[in-house]
Amino acid sequence: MADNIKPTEGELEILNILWEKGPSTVRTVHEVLEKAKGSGYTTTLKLMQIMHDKGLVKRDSSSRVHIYEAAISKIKTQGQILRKMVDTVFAGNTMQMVIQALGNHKADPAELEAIRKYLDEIEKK
Amino acid sequence: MADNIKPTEGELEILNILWEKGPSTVRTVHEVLEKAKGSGYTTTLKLMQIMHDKGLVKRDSSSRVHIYEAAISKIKTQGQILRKMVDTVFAGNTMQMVIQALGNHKADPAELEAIRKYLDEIEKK
DNA sequence: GTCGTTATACGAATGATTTCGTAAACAAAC
DNA sequence: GTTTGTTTACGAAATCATTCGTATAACGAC
Repeated sequence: MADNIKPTEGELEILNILWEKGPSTVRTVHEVLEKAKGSGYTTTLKLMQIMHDKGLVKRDSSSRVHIYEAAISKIKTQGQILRKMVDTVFAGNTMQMVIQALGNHKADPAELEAIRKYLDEIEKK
Repeated sequence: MADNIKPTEGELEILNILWEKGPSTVRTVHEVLEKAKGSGYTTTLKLMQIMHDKGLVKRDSSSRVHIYEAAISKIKTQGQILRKMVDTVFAGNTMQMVIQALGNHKADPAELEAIRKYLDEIEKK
């Protein structure tokens, strides 16, 4: 499973929908995408078929209406993309990236507190 | 200047080199890239010309050997890519992304301390 | 000047991603 | 059974990124 997952932009949009909604039909996914960016039904279908070929999604084709499901974990995929981004954009410097993320984002006190708690946890180990 | 900058993978590699080395010739950039991935001289040249067309780099062509320089700021570009990544991969949830980044990365005490200080600063404002 | 070297310019091939038109399969309604 | 609508399958066009071959121009050494 040590795959080099690299979903494209469009594939990621679909994965996000599947992660959120769980196993879904093409139509369900398409309806979200149509609202978001007005793409056509067959476009979504084709993308999902390609994703199936690549192993990014599983599908149950026992009935006429196929049910698609994400085949890769959200956390793992996020982690992989994140790590790559840090490498290519921040020269591997995670801390610099975190600082900048915190700087851009207007965090409210609760969020800051959550991070502090998390830092404590890391430190304990 | 509120551009929708979106350097490709290859363009980003070149930008990183230019940010690090400052204004450089194609040859200089090429030599780094050749070591890193064995690409050819004209490949680098073409990419840099495209980047010039797109406005990603400036160049001084007053002498035979053109001098290229990044036209977009490192911080700004990093911030833009980061924000987009958070949006598409983490559904806009910066905090979740930060937590995950900290979790993946084995931070040493000094780094943790730096973040705490930074959190304090944010809070003061 | 001519020759060899190094530079830029141009165009085209390749491959990946995204998009969609059209066909075929199927089911439900009539 | 025929029509209508929904679904999947197939293939091809359009776009973009990457790569490189070849042409052309400029410079320095001789």
